[in-house]
Amino acid sequence: MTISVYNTPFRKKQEFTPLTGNRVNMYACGVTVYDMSHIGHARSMIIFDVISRFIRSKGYDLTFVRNFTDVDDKIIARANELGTSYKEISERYIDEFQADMRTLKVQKADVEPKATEYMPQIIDMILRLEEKGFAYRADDGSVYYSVTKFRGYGSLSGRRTEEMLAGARVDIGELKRDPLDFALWKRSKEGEPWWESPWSRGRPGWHIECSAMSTSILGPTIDIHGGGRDLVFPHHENEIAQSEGTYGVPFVRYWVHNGFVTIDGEKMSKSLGNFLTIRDLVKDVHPEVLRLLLISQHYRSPINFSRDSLQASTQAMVRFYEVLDRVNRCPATAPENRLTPLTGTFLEDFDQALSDDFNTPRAIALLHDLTTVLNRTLDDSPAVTAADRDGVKGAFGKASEVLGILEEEPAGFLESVRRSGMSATGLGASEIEELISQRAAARKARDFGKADGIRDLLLSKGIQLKDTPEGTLWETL
RNA sequence: GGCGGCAUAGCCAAGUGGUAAGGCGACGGUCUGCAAAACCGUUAUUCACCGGUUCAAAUCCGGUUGCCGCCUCCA
Repeated sequence: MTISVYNTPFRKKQEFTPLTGNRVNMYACGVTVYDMSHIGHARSMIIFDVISRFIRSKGYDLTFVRNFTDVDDKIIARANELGTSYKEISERYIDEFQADMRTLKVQKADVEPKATEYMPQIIDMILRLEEKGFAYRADDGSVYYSVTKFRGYGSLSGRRTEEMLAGARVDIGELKRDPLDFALWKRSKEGEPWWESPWSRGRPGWHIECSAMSTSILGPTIDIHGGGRDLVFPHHENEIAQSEGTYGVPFVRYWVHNGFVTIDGEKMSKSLGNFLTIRDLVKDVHPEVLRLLLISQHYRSPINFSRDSLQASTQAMVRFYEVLDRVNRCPATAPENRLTPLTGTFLEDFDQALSDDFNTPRAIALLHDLTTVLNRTLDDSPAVTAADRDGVKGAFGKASEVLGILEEEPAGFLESVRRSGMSATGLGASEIEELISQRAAARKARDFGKADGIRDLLLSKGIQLKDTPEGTLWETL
């Protein structure tokens, strides 16, 4: 099944074919490291994580690059605020970011370049742009990109240069010729970090680093370039102008942009101050629940974060793990395979769903369908074959390989969900288990008053019992 | 103001020409000593509104209304 991808500049899905045989080059814009990452970053990282996992699972030879912007105005501002160096700030928040990604099971990219490690390449690219007449020097030693020199500027975002020029604001004190021109090289002020260059002691503008890192690692034309919707203009538009201006070949074949996480319907961002950090969230929420939540809506749509959506995702994860656990606990005494035909169908449908522009919501719906049909079969007769068990493992294993959920031992996951609610119950696991076995004994003796008394006692402490053919389970409410 | 996107049941949400996935919730049933869980069934003759194209439209085109994003740092 070939993959179709929604390509931003064309505003429609297109069949995906790599530029070179089986090789796929992908670049995703990473984060500017000046603060803790929030759930909006998590969404973007998880989406490109799933995309890269899926592309690999289809057998492509993928090289995935995700950068760090480790020098920029905000980092410098933060450093000054805290009386430290930009380097300390960026290194610290890169470490924090990496820790968050490990928690969220976001795989490391093949190359994770930092802007400051690519100064020669950045400077070289600006020199070439100068030679070709796309860049000009300002009086202060900064260098700007002349947007009107690049035909096709605005094609990604669907804007016309003339219209933008007409409506543009002009900042006082800027040394640009046109308001749309953007800095390739900025002369550093007193006390700011700088690098030696042909123009001035300064630092690169934000956009040039991605062009330089992308082309020097992956070549002048790459297959997939992605990032948040907010990067379409001007960031990605400027990257195109820079890279195509330098090399004269198409920069990116498929542009992929993800929608925002909103809170109460408003975009979450650092500047609005309405953001939830990943670190805070995973204190109470299992990382897989967070992953499921963030991929349960299509990547291009905005997703609203709420207590309700968190609750729904938790329930869904518990449902998946319970059926897995159920299959594990079933005796392997069935005379014939009943689950393997179901899991076989699932695998085909799952691939089809994700091949259609990475439709994770549909893939998750398929997991629900599979869960239902597995439960139904086991309700009918609670026995499996060894092949059934492997089939179920294979099906959920595929989901775990691609979506990065369901990677834990079912019993362990259910245990950790229980534990997250257990402090409120005032009981320990062993006490609960003891009460459950007392109840079982009472039921066996048909002393239902006592049995129900125990059940009510546990319920009053927030513990719900579930009697299954394979035994009694419990969960915290 | 310019550009772009979205509007599907009580809620969340798939679905880009062929007659409305999935989840949560609610209600009825099976199971159960009774419950819970699990399972079965019901819950949108209809996809913001108005026109148009078509044998056929939630899906395409035009218009209206509402919401959101970008245009300044932003995943």
